[in-house]
Amino acid sequence: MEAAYQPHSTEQRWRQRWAEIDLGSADPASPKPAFSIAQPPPNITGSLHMGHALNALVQDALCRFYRMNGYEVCWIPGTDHAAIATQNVIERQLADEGTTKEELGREAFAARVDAWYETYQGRILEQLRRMGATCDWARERFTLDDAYVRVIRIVFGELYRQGLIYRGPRIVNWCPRCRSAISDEEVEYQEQLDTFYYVRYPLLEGSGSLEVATTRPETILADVAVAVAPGDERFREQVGKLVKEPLGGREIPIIEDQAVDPRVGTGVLKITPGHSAEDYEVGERHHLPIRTVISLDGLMIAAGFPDLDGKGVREARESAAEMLRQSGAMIREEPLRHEVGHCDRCGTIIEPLVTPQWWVRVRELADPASEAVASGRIRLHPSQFRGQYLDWLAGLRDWCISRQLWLGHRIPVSTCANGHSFAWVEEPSNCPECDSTDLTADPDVLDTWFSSGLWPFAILGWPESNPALDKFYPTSVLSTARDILQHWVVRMVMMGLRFTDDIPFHDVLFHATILGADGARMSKSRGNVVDPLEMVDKYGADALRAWGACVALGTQDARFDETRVGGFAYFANKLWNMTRLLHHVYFPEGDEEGSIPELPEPARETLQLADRWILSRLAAVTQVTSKALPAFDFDGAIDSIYNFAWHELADWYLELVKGRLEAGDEAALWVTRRALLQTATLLHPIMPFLTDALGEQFAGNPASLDLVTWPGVEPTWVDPESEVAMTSCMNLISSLRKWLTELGIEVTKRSIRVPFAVLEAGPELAHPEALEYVSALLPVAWVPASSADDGDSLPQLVAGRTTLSLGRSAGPGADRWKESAQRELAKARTLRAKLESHLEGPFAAKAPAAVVQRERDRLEEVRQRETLLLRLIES
RNA sequence: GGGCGAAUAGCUCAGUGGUAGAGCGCCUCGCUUACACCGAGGAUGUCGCAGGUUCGAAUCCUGCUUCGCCCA
Repeated sequence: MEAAYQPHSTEQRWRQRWAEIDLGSADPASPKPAFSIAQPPPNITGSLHMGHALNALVQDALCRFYRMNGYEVCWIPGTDHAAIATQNVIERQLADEGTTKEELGREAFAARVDAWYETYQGRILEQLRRMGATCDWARERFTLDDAYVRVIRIVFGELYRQGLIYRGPRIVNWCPRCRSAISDEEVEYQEQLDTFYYVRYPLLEGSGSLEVATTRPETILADVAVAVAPGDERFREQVGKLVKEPLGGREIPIIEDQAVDPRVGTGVLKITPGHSAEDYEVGERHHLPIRTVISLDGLMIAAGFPDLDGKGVREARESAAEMLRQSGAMIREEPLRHEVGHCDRCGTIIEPLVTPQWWVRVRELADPASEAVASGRIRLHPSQFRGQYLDWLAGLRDWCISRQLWLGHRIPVSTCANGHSFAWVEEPSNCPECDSTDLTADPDVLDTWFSSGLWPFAILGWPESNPALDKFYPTSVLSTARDILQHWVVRMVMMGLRFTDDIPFHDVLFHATILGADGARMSKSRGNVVDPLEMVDKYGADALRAWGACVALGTQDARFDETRVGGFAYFANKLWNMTRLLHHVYFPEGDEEGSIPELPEPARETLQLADRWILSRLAAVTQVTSKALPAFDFDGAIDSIYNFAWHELADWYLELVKGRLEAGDEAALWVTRRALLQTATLLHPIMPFLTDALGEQFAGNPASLDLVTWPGVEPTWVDPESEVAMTSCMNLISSLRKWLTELGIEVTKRSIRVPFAVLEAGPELAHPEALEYVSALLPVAWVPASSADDGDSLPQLVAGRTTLSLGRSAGPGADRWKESAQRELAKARTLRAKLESHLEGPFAAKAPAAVVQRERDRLEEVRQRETLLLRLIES
């Protein structure tokens, strides 16, 4: 074995090995129970970022754990074509080249896209392999695959025929730059500073007027009403009358509507259904007409108003404001900080516009989706996301699924010359109703989330009944980032319930968002992005995975902390060297090849205290890990393994047992082997590369620890008595070591031996092997008490209820011991006083008896220690 | 404006009623043939603030402050 763990070569070798034995391959015919995950398909254009890395770790650790627990595991990878994102990337490229997609033309653009996909196809999946992902690679899917496209068209057609998809003009979020509609979820609200204009709308009759506050005076020409809150006393007289909008002078009604908050602005709202989603709803309630003054290019359409017509919205706003000032309609203007919707792909300000689009009537889909989570059939983790999920579904509006992009899945609908519209799976050449060959295909493409929503069953061969679908659907777990709860998770539930009559997954995990070291979300513009592959290069994939396991679940945000990743790289090396210690017993320096042999299990009575203790601890860690991983408590699992391996197995057991190993003690050899191998096994789901490299050192293992059976808790190992005895012995050793250090004796020097006598043996030395352990770990030689007794001034140590004395021959110069004893005495007194007052108060009567007894025991112990210390100091 | 979360050692985080913890960093000592990617020891905390419940609160409740995220 190498002197240090080598992550790079090890990872490369094991990636290859796992591929050779096809570790991730799933057999639908297997009699084992199924565990399956549909991997959230990353955008094909992307490269691996921290979120992907974290998500890969979560999924892979679960897959490995369940494989080891006898499940047939199927983890299906794939990628998403990400229409709007890809189109934007390529448009930016074209812009850099000084051209546009319009200049290029549709065909050349499509070629460009194909070339792009060609380049990036599989790149991110390759990067996931570097994280150690054991997907069933043969099942990889891409959302533009023919089979996938077929599923989309089938689903679309069914919804269309069932009347759940319709086409019609409604208000949408329009991105004037993308020249496409986008869904509500793709609008990103950003705060900005604008002006709040207070404008006078004169009443038609009489001389009065209403004061309207608005941020958008340029849309006044599209006003069709002004509204006040129902029952607002201030305007009771005016409701039902008419006002003149102050730019064009059209007469519009004053209405009452619940959308108006009487406390905001002047309590009067202008209603512009053509350019505001909220106003559109008001308009529907009151059957108001729709007027449009902004085109799809984001330019004003205002015939007869040369100051406005053809101008951009921003510019028109200033012109409109100026016109209002000139006419005296402007009452005042004040700065206003508010949130404005932007396109989350290109950042352009969204224009709400009325255009004909395709819509999904969501109510019928949403209700079952709510029920699935409300009833607990689908469990969300952390559970507080349930509320968010249910609230969102309750307020869901019809879903706009058409996009005016050049890229994506076409809306599979054609219309013939006779006006017959029909949905298709294979594009037809004539109308099924009238046989007309004069067909026009719908020019729009589908929202990417429409196709992603089908992912869990589309990748399993739906709608054809097949073994994989039967075996692996519904999937077991969906692990994803929480910001696509609405975009994606909800849509999958809706579609899954509708088309497979079953939930798409049982448990949904929302992993943490990794923030930069500065505490803000990672973004290129902030420059706080960390590339996970760089971390893999620097510390190894296992170290990154182990850190990820600490933060992935159970917390909402986590800052990236490179030093903790580094800490786990050290841990990997530590484990490597722990195994190397045992390896050296069989294959000393210069004889590196060979594996640690299997040994017969020794009889229980041949085990020493330390053996029984470490096995008991191992049983405890096994239990904790076995519960923590399926409960998605990765942090609990890694924490428990780390502490056991380093601070119990390495720091104490291996140190104690070194001599016995060298001497060929079979019990020690067996226990050490078992402890090391089982630790590696428990850790395998989280640190697979390292642990497989460790497992390889032991004879009798399969090609990967992934193939071994998850260890159970051996009931005979559970031994609380040994744990108590050993803990108390370790406490004694720690006290003595600290004391020796304070006396200036080098505790790590093996060449010296300091004589010690036991004056009073407490429970710390109750076990016959305890004295041996002290002298195994410290430079101590035991001498009879008589050799220490006569020297009153010899340094003494009280540890727990044991008193030790330095032997006479230890020589002088060790008078610092009294200082140390004084400190211990002070501590003991404080603790004693605290416990006494505690026990004298109402605590003794009201607290549970066991807790009170424990406190009494502690008091007894500290009193004894105090007495011993006093005697010592006064002597 | 609504919702969710966070605030614990210098930093990053565990701990969710019973004596404040880990990793990294810092200080002292030690290159002892598993590991200096190590070992031994040490310093460092009014557990955000203010109330409340309780024999007992970092932990439960209420309010507040600051920060982050989601939604409108």
